[in-house]
Amino acid sequence: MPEMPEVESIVVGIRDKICNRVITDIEVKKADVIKYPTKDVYVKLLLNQRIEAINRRGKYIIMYLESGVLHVIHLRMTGKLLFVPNGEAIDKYACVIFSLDSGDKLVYADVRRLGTLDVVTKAELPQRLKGLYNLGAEPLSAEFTTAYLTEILQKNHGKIKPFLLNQNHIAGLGNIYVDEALAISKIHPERTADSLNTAEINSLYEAINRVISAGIQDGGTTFRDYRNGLGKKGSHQEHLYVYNRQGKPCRFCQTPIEKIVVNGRGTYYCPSCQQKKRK
DNA sequence: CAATAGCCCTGGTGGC
DNA sequence: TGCCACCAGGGCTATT
Repeated sequence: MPEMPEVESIVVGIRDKICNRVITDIEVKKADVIKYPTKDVYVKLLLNQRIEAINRRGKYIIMYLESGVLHVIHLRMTGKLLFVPNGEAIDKYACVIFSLDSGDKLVYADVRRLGTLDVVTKAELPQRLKGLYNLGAEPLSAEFTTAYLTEILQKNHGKIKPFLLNQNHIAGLGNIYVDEALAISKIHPERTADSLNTAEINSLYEAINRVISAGIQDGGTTFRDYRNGLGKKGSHQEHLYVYNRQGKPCRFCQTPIEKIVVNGRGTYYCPSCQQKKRK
């Protein structure tokens, strides 16, 4: 799915077009993406509401309605949130179509329907959306410091890759940007989190901020499904160091990139730059 | 607790 | 061309 840079690109792209618009109609074509409350209550809570703001936290999209309820969207693997100008074609995998008072539409589309739509009050959020409530620090934020990273790394005895994918540690990293950050900081994905020395932690910290920043600059990474809120592809796939590059030369040392499986996730790394044991 | 396997879904791809 | 196993950018839940 979209990781943090992709979700950021979506939110920034559609913000001006949907803020202060009123939702005048809601067509639910695939109700199973609505997780809470029931479909009918979900529709009732959003219908005729004005959208006051839209923000991102980690990989979550949060729409603020004038009644005070929050519409929380998570795209998971193949979800898309698309702004569709009046009269233009709607994605064939549309699940929920929101008509706006401008005549335009906001469409949630999702081939695999693993994504989720929830409407909650602020009071309900901690219980209903634990993943959102328990998110760790955002890369590039003031809260995300080397001290923060050091502290959480030292408490963790598992492998560094699943550690970085855990949203409770750092919010927004996914499979692509984790592999990229580890490649740039030259850390093997199966090293244990608490085995990193100070230089490696500093290097990893810089690499995380760098790959996320570059991803945002490039408008995200598109292999197949990802599109921003206006239907455009990202370009970061052209600048990847290891992800989806097995057999191709490492950009640092020309050694062929290898693909392995770490905790069930496809993982790309340079066997020369990213040694399991330090020399 | 922390770590890991299973599961939710569908469709594109590559091997035979 | 057809069939089929496998894989996919995520994260929740149950189990150990």
